[in-house]
Amino acid sequence: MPEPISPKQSMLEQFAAVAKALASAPRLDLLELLAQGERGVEGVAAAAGLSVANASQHLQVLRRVGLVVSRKAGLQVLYSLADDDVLELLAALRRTAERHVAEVDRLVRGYFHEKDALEPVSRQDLVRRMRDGLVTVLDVRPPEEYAAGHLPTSVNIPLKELHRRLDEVPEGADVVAYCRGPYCVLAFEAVAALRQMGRTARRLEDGFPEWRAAGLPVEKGTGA
Amino acid sequence: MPEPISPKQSMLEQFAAVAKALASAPRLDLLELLAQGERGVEGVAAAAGLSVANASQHLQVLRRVGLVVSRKAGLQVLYSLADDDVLELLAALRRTAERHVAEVDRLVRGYFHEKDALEPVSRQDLVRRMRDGLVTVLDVRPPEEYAAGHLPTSVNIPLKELHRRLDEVPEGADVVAYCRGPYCVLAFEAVAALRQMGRTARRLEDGFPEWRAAGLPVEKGTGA
DNA sequence: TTATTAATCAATAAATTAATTGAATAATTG
DNA sequence: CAATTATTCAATTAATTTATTGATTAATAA
Repeated sequence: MPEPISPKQSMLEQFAAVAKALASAPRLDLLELLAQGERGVEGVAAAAGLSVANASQHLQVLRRVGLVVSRKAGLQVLYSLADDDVLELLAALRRTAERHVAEVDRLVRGYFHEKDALEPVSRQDLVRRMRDGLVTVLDVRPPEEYAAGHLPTSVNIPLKELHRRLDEVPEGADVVAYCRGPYCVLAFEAVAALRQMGRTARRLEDGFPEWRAAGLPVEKGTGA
Repeated sequence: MPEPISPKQSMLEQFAAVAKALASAPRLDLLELLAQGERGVEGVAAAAGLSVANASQHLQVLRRVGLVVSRKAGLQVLYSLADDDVLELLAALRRTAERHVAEVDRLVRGYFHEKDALEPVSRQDLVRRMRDGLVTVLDVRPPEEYAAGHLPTSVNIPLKELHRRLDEVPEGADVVAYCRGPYCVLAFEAVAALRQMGRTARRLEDGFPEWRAAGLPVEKGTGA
């Protein structure tokens, strides 16, 4: 990198640095995880399938450009998203990719769409149906993420346990499942699985972080 | 890059690829130039200070991820932004950098702000003042970019010629200068220069591409 | 057909980035 | 104070990215 000269070049270098931090699949994965709530290095490393040292270095890259922040809590270093701007940036990135990259379109059509032929439920729709008590809200994320924050009245059954714990979903209930974000596979799989088991289920458009960022009510804890 | 396995990983790879295309100062520069309008390789190369071969390769990187499109016109290959999504993504990137990267803040305060102590004029403000005929709109971009599209009633005096052509700016006029975008240096410099010469001048918030994308009226030609 | 022009391609060297390993540090607990 | 735990640091290797150079292709004009 040659010494930046003009202020214009310096600015562009800074913008490029932010983009560079986003330019890695594992780091995007970490960002999605942190969007669920504050979490330690070991936690995200395990969830993302990275070694701890590797995750630590990726997190530092993200911190250096201000996309995430960290604080010490005893032995742990807890990382979290810097703020909701970052969610918007990620959403813009997804939107652009979705509209312009043929491969994304192929994946959406081929895999995601096939798993969920019906339209997802919008946030406003779900708010209405929750108010009228007409819906069972299902959070299919791992318990740590549920504990860090979830939709009010939601029940946490991680995807892996869905078959085993089907009895916790009232028969005949109208299920809306959600997870980490718009392309989080968990909710797709959950809806597919529930339908196969004869239940009525749909998917929430995008996930918990977007719900929270929209200023809708959120509950914490009840995860232990 | 290891073979992507899960659909989730594949999606993340695609998003990362888009971010990677943005992760280069020269490419961001090219995008800002193309945001002014369609342009050939040689044109953008010269404007960005790159060799033609280098610019060509960068443009192909951008095209591969769908951020720009190209068409042949005789001998030339004309590139342009894929669409206004891309402007939004760039804006989100700038916004995040502005809020989270200390160095950007430093540059904005130190260089850009110092050059323009007063608030910029908002688009809506300018629309109003144009309608009332109370303002001289000054486009300080190079003539090629002006020719490809500009604000109605605007006068094109490239920054470099501003001193020489000061007589074209009516004395006592209320000047609003604009250029390529929110951090385009040209308008900052123009406002500073005009004030030094005793004129009344302010800067339009962001630039021509944002004006056009907001659906406001645009003129073409008159550049030859 | 032969030049000419605009753009791309191919090959290279330098620089950066990514993941792994093992060592080092820092905060707590026994 | 020693041991434990969570994280970071440092060094390495492999892979990718960048800009440069010169050759090549494609479209037009002489």
